[in-house]
Amino acid sequence: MQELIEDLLRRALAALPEDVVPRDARGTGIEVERSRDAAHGDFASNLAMRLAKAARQNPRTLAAALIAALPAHPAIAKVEVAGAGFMNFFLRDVAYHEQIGRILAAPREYGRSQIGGGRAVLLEFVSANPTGPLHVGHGRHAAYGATLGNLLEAVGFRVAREYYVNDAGRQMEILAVSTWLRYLELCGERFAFPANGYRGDYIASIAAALRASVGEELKRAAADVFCDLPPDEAQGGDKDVYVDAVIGRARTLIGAKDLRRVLDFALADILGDIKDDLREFGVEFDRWFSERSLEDDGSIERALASLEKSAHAYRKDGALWLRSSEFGDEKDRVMVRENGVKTYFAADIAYIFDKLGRGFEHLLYVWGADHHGYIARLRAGLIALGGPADCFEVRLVQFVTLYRGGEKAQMSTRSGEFVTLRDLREEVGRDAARLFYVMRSNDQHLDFDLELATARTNENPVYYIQYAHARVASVLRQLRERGLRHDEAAGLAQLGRLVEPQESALIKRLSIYPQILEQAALQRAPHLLVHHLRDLANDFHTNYSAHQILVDDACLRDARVALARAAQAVLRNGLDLLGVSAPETM
RNA sequence: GCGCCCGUAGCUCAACCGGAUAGAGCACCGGCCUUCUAAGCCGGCGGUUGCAGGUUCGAUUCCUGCCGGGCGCGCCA
Repeated sequence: MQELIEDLLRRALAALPEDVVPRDARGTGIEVERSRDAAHGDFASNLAMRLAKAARQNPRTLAAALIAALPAHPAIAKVEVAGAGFMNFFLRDVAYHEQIGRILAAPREYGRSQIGGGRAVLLEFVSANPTGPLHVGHGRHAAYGATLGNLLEAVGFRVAREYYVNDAGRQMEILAVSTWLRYLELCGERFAFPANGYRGDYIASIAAALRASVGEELKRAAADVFCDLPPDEAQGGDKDVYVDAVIGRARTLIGAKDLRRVLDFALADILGDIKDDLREFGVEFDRWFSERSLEDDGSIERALASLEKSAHAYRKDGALWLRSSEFGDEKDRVMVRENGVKTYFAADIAYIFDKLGRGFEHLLYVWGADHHGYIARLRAGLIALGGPADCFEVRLVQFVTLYRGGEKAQMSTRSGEFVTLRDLREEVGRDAARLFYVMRSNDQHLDFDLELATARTNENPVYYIQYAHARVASVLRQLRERGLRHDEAAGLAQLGRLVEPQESALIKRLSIYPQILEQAALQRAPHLLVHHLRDLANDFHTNYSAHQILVDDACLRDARVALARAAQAVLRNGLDLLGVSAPETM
């Protein structure tokens, strides 16, 4: 529709004589947008105002001239000059009616498009360290990433969803030693737990499972573990130095191989939990990409070699650096430390190398807002590897603050007292959690009110939207119970009978759904879909309250049922994209 | 100190990447159930878009400077 009007305007402009609009003033692009206010028609263009200056004409006169030159079209009822020089287009209802037919013919396809052109996008999200269960912040990443993936697919991108598993590095060693120490406690040993160890209850559970699996094979005396170690934090020492010393001691006592066994045991447990958690949340990944695999299969070495070859990497002070400052980063970054240990950054670069090597044209990351300082350096890494800078995109997700009524719930991964995603799901349910997480713009802090999420009122958008869907289902049940049949073809043919203002508002709302999907996908803004579904539900409820659907007049009834079914179909279509269920009864 | 995000009704948030009279929900006030689900509908109240400049026919949106809040600035992960 928008394209049609743009085309008509283009032809009108071309038809204007040279003395009205000089040729060199016609460069302005043609913009047509939906009118916000029904009084301003269906679509509006600011073309006259944009041309006014160069053409040295009053915008309103210019608009009138353009309208006079506009070719007639059956879908357009009238065009008016308004305000400072807007041209407002009023459409005939028939222009919308065909949309209803389209919705009913293929409900699940409605709104889908091919603007993505099949471009291959690698969407990486959540990627939380497997050192403990997911918490409520990760839940927002999961909901946002999953919905974004659905939206991108809906508008024609090929999307691969990946979770980068940080299963290498020091954090993993701390996880291993934390598990081992809890295991020793279960074997009867007594000692002070390191300040920097993971203290959550889940560690003790894993330790118990470990003991059930290996018995006392890995037991060592606490006295042997803790003799001659530097002081921990509580003794005025450095907790990092201390925990590293404990790791070293563990390796000495049980051997690197068995420490790795403990690590893998804990990792498998936690990662399994994360996978279950996300699956139950309706969030699926195509691939769980292991960081460790990058080291094991030589990917990191290859990426580093490639960088050295192209002179984007250099050695200084015994370390290997990336010349990232040449690609927009504020300074160069270390990839291999003086002691020979590779940094996280080296692995991240190798991962990019791998992604590009697999043919992805666009790399989309969802990160926590606290990682924003990492964007410049990773983009620099990508450019150094030869990737086009504009294929790198990061969307930051701001923090979540939980409220229970007026109370704030705090979380911390180390204290073990955080609120997990699983806790949240159990309390408010999957539907409310999925929708609440994406209800706000991702770059807006989210206040998640647990009480609101379970409230069964208008205040709660989850129920409000679902209720509209269920109401249609209920009407359709009534229809059957009364022994009536719905003639869809007749209904579509009779859409002209839907002349009530509430009906036409609903019809128009349904017809802009494809544009909403496109916008939400391209702007990476799932919240636009939520707002639209809320507005759609509102239009439905309003119409439902104003006009009986199951009237005696069969023709009118068929038309109204067709409209109700179309509304239901679009609600379901949108809820599917959000990962929220569309119930038949409530 | 530098960088990123945010600041809109009493509260929580929108505003179609520069458009017209800045919109919803909650809260508050007043109406609507012998008719398809009242988890609903209708009406009312509520604004100097943090402040000051600038660009523009036109600014919540873009630029500059302040103020306030959040986050980040390691050969950490």
